Amino acid sequence: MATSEPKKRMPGTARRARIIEAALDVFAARGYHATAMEEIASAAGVTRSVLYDHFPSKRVLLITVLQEQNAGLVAHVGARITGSGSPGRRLRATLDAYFSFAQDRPAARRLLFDHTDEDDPEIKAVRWGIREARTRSVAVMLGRDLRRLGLDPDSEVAQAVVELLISGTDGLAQWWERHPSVPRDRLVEAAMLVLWNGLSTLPEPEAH
Amino acid sequence: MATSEPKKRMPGTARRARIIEAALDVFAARGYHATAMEEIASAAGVTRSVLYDHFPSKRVLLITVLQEQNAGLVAHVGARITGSGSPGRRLRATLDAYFSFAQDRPAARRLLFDHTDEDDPEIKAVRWGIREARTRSVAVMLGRDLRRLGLDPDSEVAQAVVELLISGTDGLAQWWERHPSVPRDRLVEAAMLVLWNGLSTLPEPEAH
DNA sequence: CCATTAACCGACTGGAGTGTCGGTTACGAG
DNA sequence: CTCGTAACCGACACTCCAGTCGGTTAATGG
Repeated sequence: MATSEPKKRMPGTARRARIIEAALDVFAARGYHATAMEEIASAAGVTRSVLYDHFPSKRVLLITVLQEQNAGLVAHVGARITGSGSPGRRLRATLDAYFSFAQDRPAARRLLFDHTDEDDPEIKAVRWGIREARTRSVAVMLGRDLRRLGLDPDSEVAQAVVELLISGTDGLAQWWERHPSVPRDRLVEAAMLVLWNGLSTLPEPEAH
Repeated sequence: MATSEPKKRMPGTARRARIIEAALDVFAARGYHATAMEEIASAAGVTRSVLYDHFPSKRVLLITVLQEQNAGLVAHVGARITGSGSPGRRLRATLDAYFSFAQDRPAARRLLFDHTDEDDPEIKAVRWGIREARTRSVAVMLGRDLRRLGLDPDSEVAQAVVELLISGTDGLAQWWERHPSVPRDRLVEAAMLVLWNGLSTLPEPEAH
């Protein structure tokens, strides 16, 4: 509201961007079926018909948002990962990057990760592709570590392990939404504690 | 279809049970908003109106199913957990119990863990309560281990760790749905590998 | 065999939401 | 200044679906 609302006409591309941003928020908040085009329209400062001047259908609008936000995630995480460093450091950096994304763009995180209700086959396919790519790239990143555990990074079990990592990390991010006071470092710490060290904390004398 | 379909009248309680089972399947498959009462009705071998003879609304039907299935989960897992045993054994037993539930009642797992699309406040409250209770009971179960890691089981960070555990485990179960050929033992193994030992696999010579 | 109960159904109402279409007007190019 | 493009809107057509109601008939206890 406080941000400039000249209430005037806007060039097509700018309006389109606004619509996408509004759609992101509403879809993330209500889910696909519960979202009415009207809500998106009014959040974008415009009438329903205008949405159809830019996107042919609700479905395509969602898919567009999905792909755009996923690109954003990839860029965000990719930008702050150095390919080098010790395995532990790399994992820590990745976790931090993901939590930082979750912090900056909570709606995008929700839309991309929280399981939603779309039964539409086309949407499902897009979601599946995104998820698949994500799992694959994490598996590549952890290739060395997986091998060290005796797992072929292409094997099914390795894939399962990666899926556990991702789901667990995002579960933590979800929890963070409900407890925003916790600083990011602590989250990273907690995640490393489980994923890197494990719960056993074996026979080690405490490193303190 | 093959199962007895005498097409005749049925005592109320039996019909009610059938409806709940049908509702479970359809809700789990399509999500809340995308589910039409008609689908549930026909899956239960009955007309829409009959649903309203048993439940006052779609919302209440979902809530009933949710609570019933959660009770089932608690019973299932609780039944095969021995309170005693080494911490590692207990964790392994719990994981195995959960995966066994996921195997026996995949629809129930999906309904309880996946969807987030219901905007209805009453449903959200019920879901939240279930989740809360689940987290709490897992935290209690892991109390000793958490303390060993230097975490107060009531602290926020401990809660976060538990949330990571649960989400990760369920993520693995989700993955399993798409790769059903993998035997359950292997899943448990993979989960233990990450959650118990951690990815570092430290300087240990392999314990074999 | 009869009567009462309760399981079952068909049809209707009202509301909500997607996608369409023709018209209106701001705005920038010439 | 004018004129055409493109951003914008209101209204409509159509579909789908939750919830209601009054009637029908199978089952059962007497």
